[in-house]
Formats: sequence, C-alpha cells, structure tokens
Amino acid sequence: MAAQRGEGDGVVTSPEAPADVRERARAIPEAAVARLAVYLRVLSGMVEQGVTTISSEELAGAAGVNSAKLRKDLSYIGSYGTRGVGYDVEVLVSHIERILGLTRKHSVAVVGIGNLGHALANYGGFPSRGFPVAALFDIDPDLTGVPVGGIPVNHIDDITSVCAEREVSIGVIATPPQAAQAVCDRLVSAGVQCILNFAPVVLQVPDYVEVRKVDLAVEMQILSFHVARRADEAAGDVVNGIGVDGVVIRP
Amino acid sequence: MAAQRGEGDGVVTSPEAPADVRERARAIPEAAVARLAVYLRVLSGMVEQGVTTISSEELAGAAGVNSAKLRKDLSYIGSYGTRGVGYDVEVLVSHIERILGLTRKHSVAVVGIGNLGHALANYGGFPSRGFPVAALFDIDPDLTGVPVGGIPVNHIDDITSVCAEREVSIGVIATPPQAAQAVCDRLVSAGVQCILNFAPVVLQVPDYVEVRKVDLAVEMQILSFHVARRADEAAGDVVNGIGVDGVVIRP
DNA sequence: ATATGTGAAAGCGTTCACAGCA
DNA sequence: TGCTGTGAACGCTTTCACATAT
Repeated sequence: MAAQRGEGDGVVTSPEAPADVRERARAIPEAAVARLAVYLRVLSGMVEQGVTTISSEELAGAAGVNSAKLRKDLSYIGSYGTRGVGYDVEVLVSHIERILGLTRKHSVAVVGIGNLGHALANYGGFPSRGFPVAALFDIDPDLTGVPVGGIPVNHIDDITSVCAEREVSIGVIATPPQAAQAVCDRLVSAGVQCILNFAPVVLQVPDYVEVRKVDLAVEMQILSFHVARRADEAAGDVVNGIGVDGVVIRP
Repeated sequence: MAAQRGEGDGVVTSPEAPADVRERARAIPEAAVARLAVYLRVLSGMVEQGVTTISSEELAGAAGVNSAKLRKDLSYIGSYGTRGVGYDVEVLVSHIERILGLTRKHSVAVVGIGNLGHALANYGGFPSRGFPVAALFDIDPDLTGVPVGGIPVNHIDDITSVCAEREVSIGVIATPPQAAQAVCDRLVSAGVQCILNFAPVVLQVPDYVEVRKVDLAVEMQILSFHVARRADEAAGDVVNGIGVDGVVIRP
C-alpha cells in the first residue's frame, strides 16, 4: 500500500521510444498540470469574449503566474505558439483539453450526502466541465432513493455494482472521517482509480490509485501560520532593533 | 498588485538576529507547514487514543510520508524528540500548535451563502479547531437576517463594519466567479489579510494578503490527466513494443 | 541498542536570458 | 522588431546516511 501518491510505477518503456505525446504527457510536472487547468479556464473565458490570439504575457497575467513559467508549462505540451505573435486561443484550448484527458467523459460518484455532499451534487461546475455526477451514495437508508440534484441516492452497499454499471472513473469522498477509509476501500474494489478526498484522513490505497485531497482544516491552519508569522515578524523587527516602518530603534 | 502569492516581502531584518522562534518560523518551507497541519491532526487522534509516545516511523506512516521527511519537518520547529525513544505526543502537539499560530483564535467570515456556503457554515471542523465562523454574508437581501448554522446572514454591503467589529482574520469566498474579485476587494479593504477562495477565479490582491485557493474543477482535471496518462501508457507500452506484462511484442 | 537530528547529495521546479523564428 | 521556445543557472524540497544522544 502506498499513501497518497504512487512512487515509481515500474512500467517498462523501450529506450528508443519517440518523444511523442505519450512520452511527453508522462514528463509534465504535476505542478504544471495544475496550472494548465487554470490556463484552460482563463482561455475558455477568452474564447467567450471573442479573443482569438493572446501573448504569453497577457495569459500569464490573467492566470496569476509569470510569463516564463507559462511558456515553460506550454512547452511541455508542445510548441503551438507563433513567434512574434502569440498563441491562437482555440488551438491552445484544444491542446490543453487533449493533454488533460478532457476529450473523454469522466463520470463522478459522490459518497456521503451530508452538507458537503449536497453542495457537490448540486455544484454546476462539474457537469459543465465534462464531469457528470453519475451516482450518489450514503449509508443512511432513509436517504436511499431520495433525489439530490436530480440523482437518486443509492445505498453505500451498492457502490460496486452501481459504479461498474455507470462507468464511474472518479470517486469523491465527502463522508465523516471515520467512514472514509472503508468507503475508499469499496471504491477501489469497484475499480475506481481516482479519488478526491474531502475527509480529514490520510487514505491508504494501492499504488495504482490516484488520490487528491482537499482538507479545509489544513488550509485554514496554513493561513493561520501566515497570520502568526506576520505578527512575529512585526514584533521581531522591533526586537531586532528595526521598527516596522524601517526606523532603526536600536542601531 | 501581486497574484496569489506575495513574492518577496521586503521586510528588513538585522543580520545578527538570533535563530529564535521568530526567525525559525520564517524559515519553515511552505510544503512543510502543510504537513505539520497533517501531523497535528494525526497526533490529536493519538492523544484521544491515550498514546503518549510515538516514533518518527509510526507517525510518518500514519501521516502518509516517509520518516526522513517527517524528522526534517519537525527539525524546522525545534528538537523535541528523545533519541532512542521517540516523541512525546503532547509536547509535539503543543509545539506544532504554537508554530501554526493556533494558540490564537481566528474568526472566519464566509461570503456567499449558496450550497457551498451553507455547507461551510454548518461544517463542524472549523469551530472545533479554533476557527469560529463569526460572520456570514450574501448579496441576496432575502437572506439577510436568516440564521444559517446559528449565525444570521448579513448583507454583503456590511462586510467592512461587521468584519472589523467581529475581528475577522480569515475570509472565505464561496460566491459565483463573477462576484469573487469584488468580494475579495471588500474583504481586503475591511482589513482581512487571509483569504480562502473557492471561486474558480485568479484573485488579484496586494502583496501583504495571503490567498489560498480550493478549485474543484482543477482537482478533477488533474485526476482526469492521470486517467488519460494511464490509458496512454498502457497503449504506449504496446506501441513501443513492450506489453503491459513486460513481454516484448516487437523486439 | 535504538531512534533522533542534520549536514550533504540528489532531485525537481522555477527563473533567467537569449537563440531562433515569424 | 517582437515574442516564443528552451538550455542553463538557480533555489527549494526531498532523500540519504550517519553522527549524536539516551
């Protein structure tokens, strides 16, 4: 069992393999993949505004990164810009969509229909971006059959059959922490290889399963750290003889 | 305006400053901070189970990292273990809490009381971890005064006064994307320096404001990328002359 | 004997700066 | 001239491996 990230997958590739899309996809850094998704969103907005061409500088500004990083990220997926001009927005959109695997539909199952599960089931951002919510599960028998966001809730015991039948490829865990590992195990045995985990638990999964986690408490605590750091810095600068306004108090 | 991360904060510190907590806090890598929050959660569970001592190996396993990384992370906050024995759980908990600034209360304001806002307002994980939800805001006048999760919703126009009065230090944006930047600007002018953004928008903020984002569509697309990569690899291995089971098909 | 704490090495990701092309 | 694409330099993060302490 590997925790949270498959480290080294042992797939054999021939040494003289051409640097084609397959090999290239493998080489894209995880951080760049996350940013490609952001570029794609910004570019989609551009298409709606009727923008046809964009420079790395402009796109980078809109995506909140610097232009060197943007160009490097785009270079991982190929060279689709025109020197001296910029990028064709639609061309870029279609290449990023291809690399991110968005030409294919990814059915989603949400497990745990509490506050968060409700919100996720009703969230319009998923279906509109090629991630239809195909199944909902909860352990509460009273919820079974009740439609949420237009989809009837199934009992958690039916995960295996329902996920197989509806070709679910992404499982979303929105259960209480105590239930998360058991739910995860069921999803994995149902053949789900990608999991988005909202429960504050470190899931143990086989190497071939990809887990991403969204942990609100952790996000809050990182923000808290920065609040504290700032307060300490302000105090520390005075202690070190320099006030926050740069005036030397103790030279 | 800097986007999403203050790069270089220009604070002057004297060169002979002692390597005390203040200086150390500044030196902790961002990645380590996120993991410290995870260690804290695992350790809190240990306390409840009555565990008093734990080794780096055990804690690392429970947190889903390797023990070298765990020890390095803990070394950033000081040396609180006992060689040949391990760490005192309670001692570690209190030191991590101090570093993360959790000895201080951080009031939270949630803006945008839709599906997600409701879920966040009702989410028990915040108050129980020192992040009381102190204010809720929405633009819909019909919602004003309606209590959600025990807190009455205020109108978005009152952000400045209410946030100041209730000493809000963290703002959570759960609005539609179109409204996010305007809400962010209001939070910032209300003195909020930390923002957790659920809206799929790149927020523009001054350097001194810390933004963290949770973007569900991006998470989904990263998972989609891995689905695609796996499919390509499986196909690619055959194309390259080697089947998935290692058998050479085209030597 | 056993497990921490940490320099040093290795690995990744970001930034620089400029060659190359329209 | 202007902007992309990218090798090289840089800095951050992880891993290694062992000195150090109980």
